[in-house]
Amino acid sequence: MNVLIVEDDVELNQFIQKGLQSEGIGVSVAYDGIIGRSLINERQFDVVVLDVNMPGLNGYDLCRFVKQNWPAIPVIMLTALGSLDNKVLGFESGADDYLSKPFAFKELVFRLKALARRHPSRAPLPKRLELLDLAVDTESHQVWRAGERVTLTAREYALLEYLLVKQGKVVSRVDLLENVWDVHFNTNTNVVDVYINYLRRKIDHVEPKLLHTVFGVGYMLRAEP
Amino acid sequence: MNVLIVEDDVELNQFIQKGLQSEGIGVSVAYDGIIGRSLINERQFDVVVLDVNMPGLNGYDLCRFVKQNWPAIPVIMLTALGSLDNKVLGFESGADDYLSKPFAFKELVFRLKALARRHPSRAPLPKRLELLDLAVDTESHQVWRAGERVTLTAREYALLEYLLVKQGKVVSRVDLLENVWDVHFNTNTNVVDVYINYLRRKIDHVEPKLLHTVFGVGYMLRAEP
DNA sequence: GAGAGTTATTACAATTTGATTAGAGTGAGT
DNA sequence: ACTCACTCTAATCAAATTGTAATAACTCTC
Repeated sequence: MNVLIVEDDVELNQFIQKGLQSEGIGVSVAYDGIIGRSLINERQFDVVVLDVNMPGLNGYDLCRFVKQNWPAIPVIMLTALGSLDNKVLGFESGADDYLSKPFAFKELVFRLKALARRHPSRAPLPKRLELLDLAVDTESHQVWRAGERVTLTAREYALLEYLLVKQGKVVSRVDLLENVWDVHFNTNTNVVDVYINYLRRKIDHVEPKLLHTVFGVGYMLRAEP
Repeated sequence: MNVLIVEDDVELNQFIQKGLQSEGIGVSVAYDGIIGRSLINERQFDVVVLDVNMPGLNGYDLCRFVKQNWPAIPVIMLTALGSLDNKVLGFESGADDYLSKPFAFKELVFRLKALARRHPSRAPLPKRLELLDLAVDTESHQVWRAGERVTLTAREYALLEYLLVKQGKVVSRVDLLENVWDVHFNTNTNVVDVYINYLRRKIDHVEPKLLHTVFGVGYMLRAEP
């Protein structure tokens, strides 16, 4: 899941960001409405979280913008506690849900997941991904190969999960950079190659090999050699 | 006590929310039936308060849903004044109690407390929590490791208990901050790390280690290394 | 099979994250 | 008022992760 947080309170923004990341949720942040709007224009988010009071472009206006241009993307508004007028305004501007500060972090996570489920922009990940004797638990982020538990770093796991979702298909480096690294412009980096190498060491050191190179194109996870 | 309010009238919802909070009752709110349902799915409430007329999923249907899936959770329905048909429908859909708008706030609190008393929903902690040679008596707050009695401070104990209840699962720092410390928006603290360190000294200085760090995510109590 | 273009591997620097420690502040009990 | 245990902050140290860059190995085309 991919979430955008637009919130000018730096502390709160970081808190939400850290919390969601350790929940395994992809997070992009903006500290004002204008930057928020351009991010919404550029990328595909599953949910957008907006603070009401922001310099530049406030939450209501940004919410209206989202609803006009991407009506399918659900919006959660954050507002100061008990400002009733805000609440009404929020619903009028088309928000899908609401959270008064201060809120329990769990509350936010639940509502994010609920909204993402209600607007399934992409099929939800199955609990378990498998390929021969390679197995991945997408909730706990645990991985097994040939019966052995393997510990992966966050990046390694994200790479593996992405390849596994697209198993049997060739995935290009650019595709991986965009979707696993969130790099959206052209750099001449070889991170992908390096991490494929890391992954091979950890999960592909036994037969049969699952992670194949497709020369000149990219990589592919597949059972047959 | 933990109560869920599902009510689309923003003003009324807010009024109930504030009122219950000042009674020291934990409140979660939803402004439509669909969000309400997903909150019920994911959290444990002691009582659910439902409005009858709502967009998306109305009170009766949501009530039926609750009674089918969590028959132990009591439900109070809120309905427009004196509509007898509604009353009948409400009881048919399994509601435990009833309130016609407008109602006295005291009345709601009284009924909530009565229902919560009648249905002590939350499963009480077991008397004894264990993991290999680590044992905790949740009544006396006594702790043993490898046969030796260990004395913990209040905070250390709370942390250990929480981790033990969630044994085998990774628990994030934000989760611990919220549920063990009751701290909600503080990014710049490392109390959790410090107390994990205290705990390790006291209960994890022998093999096998039980308290594991999951890099970038949090901590976990688990028997296997 | 030579050469150009790709990919694999490795070492290392930068960054991020976690562990550890000392000590300031607080409050209960004496 | 004094002590003591407890809680938390802040600083420092240690470890893990993430990229970059350089070089080696490989693949394809001619």
